[in-house]
Amino acid sequence: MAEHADGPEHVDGPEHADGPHPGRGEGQDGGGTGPARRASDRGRYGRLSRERVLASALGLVDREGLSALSMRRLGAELGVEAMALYRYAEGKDALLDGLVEALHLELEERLAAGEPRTGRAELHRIAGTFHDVCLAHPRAVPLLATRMLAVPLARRPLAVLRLHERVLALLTAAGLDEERTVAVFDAYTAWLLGYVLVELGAMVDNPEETDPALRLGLHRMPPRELPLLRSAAAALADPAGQEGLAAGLDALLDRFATQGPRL
Amino acid sequence: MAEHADGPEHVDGPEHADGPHPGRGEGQDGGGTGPARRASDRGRYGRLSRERVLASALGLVDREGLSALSMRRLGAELGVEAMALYRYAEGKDALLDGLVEALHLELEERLAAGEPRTGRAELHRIAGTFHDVCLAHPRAVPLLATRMLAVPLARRPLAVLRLHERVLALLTAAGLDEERTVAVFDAYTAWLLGYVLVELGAMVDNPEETDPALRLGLHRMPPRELPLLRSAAAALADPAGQEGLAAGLDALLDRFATQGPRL
DNA sequence: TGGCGTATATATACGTCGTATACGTACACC
DNA sequence: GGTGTACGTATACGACGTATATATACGCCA
Repeated sequence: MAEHADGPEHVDGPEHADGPHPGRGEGQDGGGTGPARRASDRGRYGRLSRERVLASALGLVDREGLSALSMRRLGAELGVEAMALYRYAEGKDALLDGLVEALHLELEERLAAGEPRTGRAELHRIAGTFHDVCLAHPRAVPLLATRMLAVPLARRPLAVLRLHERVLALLTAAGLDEERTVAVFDAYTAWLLGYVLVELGAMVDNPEETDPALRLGLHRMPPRELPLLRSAAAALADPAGQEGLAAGLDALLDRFATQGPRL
Repeated sequence: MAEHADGPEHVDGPEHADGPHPGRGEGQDGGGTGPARRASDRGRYGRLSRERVLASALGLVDREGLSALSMRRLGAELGVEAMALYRYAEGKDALLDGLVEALHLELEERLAAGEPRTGRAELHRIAGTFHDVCLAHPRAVPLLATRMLAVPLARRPLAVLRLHERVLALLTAAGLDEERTVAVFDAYTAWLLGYVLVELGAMVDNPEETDPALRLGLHRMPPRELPLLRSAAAALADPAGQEGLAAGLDALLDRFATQGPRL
């Protein structure tokens, strides 16, 4: 179910397929002269590419969650056998890293679409845009945490490293020495990631429960203990959004970057 | 490979088994009167319990990482078939939540061992202890992020909810109104989680590489682009520790909790 | 002391997963 | 027009989570 609905159906040959099923037309098909597309002109017509694979994977995760992402399933999504994907990602883990990359590429796109600023304002713009990207792909966000812990710095996707570089450039341009730069960088990254995780965590709920008091299953909480949590739960359920992010960021920057006049 | 090497081989019967294999002695075993331990006196002798299961799971994750944790493997660790674990956790996901719980129980233990403080000092003590627990179980930390995003508030393990309650109590005791309380709570949680994730992320490396310049695989980084990252990488590799955590926390508290005199 | 209900652990089986390996097939280039 | 190579398929294997049915031992009441 759910058409993939994204690629332009552009194929280098005009033939428009013999049906929706990509699969079984096996063997010499009764002497038809038509070479009857095989092997490489597959992939729901048009060759595979890393971009197509990652885009499809991200779409699948967005629609059905991380646990729905398997090599076989993704292959099917692309009209291809699972093993075909191994040309474009070394394995499942690399594919997950690819998703992290895809998220950061989207971040770069969005940043390029807006107008750049300088110093602290640009840090805020990056943070806000990052926040937007995460909200656009909430089910992929856990990857930002898990892959971050699984992959050493230099093996992170290039787009991630470019983001790091970008932030470092802003900090050093503001006149911070290296020690300060690293301290602010860490705080910036930690706050961004933590904030997004907490915010998304608050949004997890049973979607077919409309009463906000029960959206998070409050009735399951021990009634006598946890009184504060119980009364605050509603407020915890819909979080602060961009303002909270910006406010905390300012607080941290004020604290950690006490040198550069522009920060 | 890799003996389990942990349980005391204490058995309540003196018979020393017919071999290392727990399994196959089927049916009426030829009229031996010895009841020849079966079923429930298994579990590397002594019954199973949720505590034992979780402790063993956490140990396994600590030693071999999250991907080594499977029902079968954990069962083997406990001298038991995989399905036996389903009495103590509804399934794999519940088991992972159990690990989150175990982490928080350890946190509670450590907190109980120290002397409690009040207000901001207690928030710092909790944060620092949380940090310690995470460093003690680095490979389990990703669970804090992923399960947080997977489980609605009220379904989180009780120990997690108790921690929430504890923090909320500190905030309201300091005189914050509910809105402020929730804002500070979110900021506190986000900072704690983000900081730990970033700090642990910096520690992931190839352990059999001693040259610190290469520990993170810096040689793989594009040489011309990313110059700042390259030069800062070493500093990014060993992070700030407790001081950075405390400093950021103070910054956030100063910003978000501008009411109570005790915060 | 004996018998039984219930908690406990096993045994078996199914479908899916990641992926190693071997094989086809079509395109680019001479 | 033939051929090397990049691309995708086919098949297979072992491990995984877990549903279901079964065997075993302990607590309790007589």
